[in-house]
Amino acid sequence: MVKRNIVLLDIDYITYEEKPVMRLFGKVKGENSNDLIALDDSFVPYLYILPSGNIDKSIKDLEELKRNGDLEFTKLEKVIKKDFQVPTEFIKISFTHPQDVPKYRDIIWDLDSVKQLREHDIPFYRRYLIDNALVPMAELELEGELIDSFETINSNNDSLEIFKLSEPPKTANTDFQQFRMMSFDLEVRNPHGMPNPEEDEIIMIGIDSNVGIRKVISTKGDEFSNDSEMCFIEKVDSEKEMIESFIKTVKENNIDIIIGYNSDLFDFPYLKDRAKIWGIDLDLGLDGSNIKFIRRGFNNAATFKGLLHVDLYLVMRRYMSLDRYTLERVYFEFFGEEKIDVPGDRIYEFWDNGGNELKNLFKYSLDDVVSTLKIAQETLPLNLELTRIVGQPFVDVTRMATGQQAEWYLVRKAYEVDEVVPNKPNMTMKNIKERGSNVGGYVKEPEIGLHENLVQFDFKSLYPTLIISKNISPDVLVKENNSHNTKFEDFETGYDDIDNIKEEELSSDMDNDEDYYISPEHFFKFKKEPQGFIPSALEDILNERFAVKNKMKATDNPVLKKSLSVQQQALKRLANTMYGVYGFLRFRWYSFECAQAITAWGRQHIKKAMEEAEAYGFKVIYADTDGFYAKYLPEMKKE
DNA sequence: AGGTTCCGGGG
DNA sequence: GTGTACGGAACCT
Repeated sequence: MVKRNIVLLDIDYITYEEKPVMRLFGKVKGENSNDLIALDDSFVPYLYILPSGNIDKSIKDLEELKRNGDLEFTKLEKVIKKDFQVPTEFIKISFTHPQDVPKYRDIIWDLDSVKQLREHDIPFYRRYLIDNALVPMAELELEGELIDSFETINSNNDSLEIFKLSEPPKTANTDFQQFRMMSFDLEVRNPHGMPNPEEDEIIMIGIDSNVGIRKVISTKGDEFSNDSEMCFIEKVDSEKEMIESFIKTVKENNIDIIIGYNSDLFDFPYLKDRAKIWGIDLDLGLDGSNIKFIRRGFNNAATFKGLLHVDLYLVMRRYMSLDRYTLERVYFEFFGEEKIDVPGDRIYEFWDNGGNELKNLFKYSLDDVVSTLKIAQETLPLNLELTRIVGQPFVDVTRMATGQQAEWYLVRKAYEVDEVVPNKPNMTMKNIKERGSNVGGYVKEPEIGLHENLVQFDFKSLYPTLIISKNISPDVLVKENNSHNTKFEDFETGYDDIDNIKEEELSSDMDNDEDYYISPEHFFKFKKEPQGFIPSALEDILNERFAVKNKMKATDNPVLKKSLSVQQQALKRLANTMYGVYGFLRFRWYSFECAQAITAWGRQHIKKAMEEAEAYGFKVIYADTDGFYAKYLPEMKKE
């Protein structure tokens, strides 16, 4: 029996002898930061079936399908799980292979005795992380034994350990970890418009890192060999050697995270195409595997097994709100300095002309990677914290929309409280039209002019607070099923209410019913007891944030303080995103009623606060959603 | 007005 | 890979 503590970098599964084997990619904690791939063949795919009537009838039907050879499964179990907090009997059906789930999904769903399938679209590796309470980028404890080799792992990396788990891994701690990071960037000689990998060679590969490597690999640069300012140039003889040197640099320095800017769409596809011309493999995977492009929505993510590739461009689009997200613009936003800029269509001229222009091109290439790394060091800590909170792989989290981060956090939470997660809603264009759009926060257009003596007022996390205090959650929403009231009519009447609403009605205390909180404008009813799933998850987040902030105050260690500060920011972001899960289509906890109730209560609160301020002699100049600016005019004060 | 297409970043 | 997705601006009809 061998034990290892590793930091879990990434996870996937492969098929071995027709069965799935999870692969945990990590680096061993301790002096020797060996890489390690842990294998676990004990985890089994499953989903839940909600019977439409008698559960035994459903089981009979499933067994019948199996006898006919139309369905294969390994196990049927009756289980009690909560569905919107109501204990409900489900059938848990287990399969041999994750692929059996999409394969047999439809045939099961088509059975008359089956009402719904649940948790049938949770990727296998995510299921594994959730069910074992594992957190990526944190420390795990492994028990098992070392083995010499395993199918699909063809690495010539001597320091790689292959580890076969004898029991499920455990989370050792979720403390801050250090990672070896490297940024890179290509420059291409493209005299005819955008670079074309069939013709246009790579002329420079810039590299910066937090492990002491900072250089530009290029086929030119001899002319600066006596220029001490230019000692970052690594001169090679061909593009082939340039690419080989890049690969060697990544491998030899044991890089955990490789960072580019728009590298999903430009640098890695280009590098792959050029490498192919020279017969070079981009085999940077921990298991010796090649780069792989994975379709993720409208992007093609460049990925390696166990080497984490972050495309900072995608991260920045979520990290801050800007009109443009060029590297120059983002860098300026952070550091207030302009970057060296060489227009893309003139790079070849600088290259061809040599001399001072070539020198500037080298500097530009280095500046690009230095800037990329600097921005990464500013932003990745937050994403690492989000990874540990959300509990899904780092590369996934850096590419996820914030709403998805919230959703996966909730999926994990649901597992912890024994809830079966809702399916993704299947909204058609027709539904959306019928539904109409939600009214947002209250906005009072600013009064034009220069104002003095302004006071600012805002609600601290208005929406999260409302979700908790009014228990806004689909599982405690009372749906009135009047037979004469179709869903469509409900929406219609809802809208009439908004248009004809009177101020008095708005401020009246409609939500003081004994058992329910009743939303203004639409009068949606939310039970006061029990606490809804989303409010409870949100409260956990806010409590956690409070605890982190207290730890922050208590420590004098600046490194710990910084890391805790990032942690509480991540929690704040997640809390603020939670409102979004109600309003966005395709999300599992989508609830238009909840989204409407939140903004309606929000409008009520801000208006009430404004009224009160005005009674004290403040004149509101501008208001938006959760706060306003007001000017003190004592003559306005009501006696 | 209401629908549909295009685009982001990169050289 | 227990896949197939974004959101706003610009441009149609």
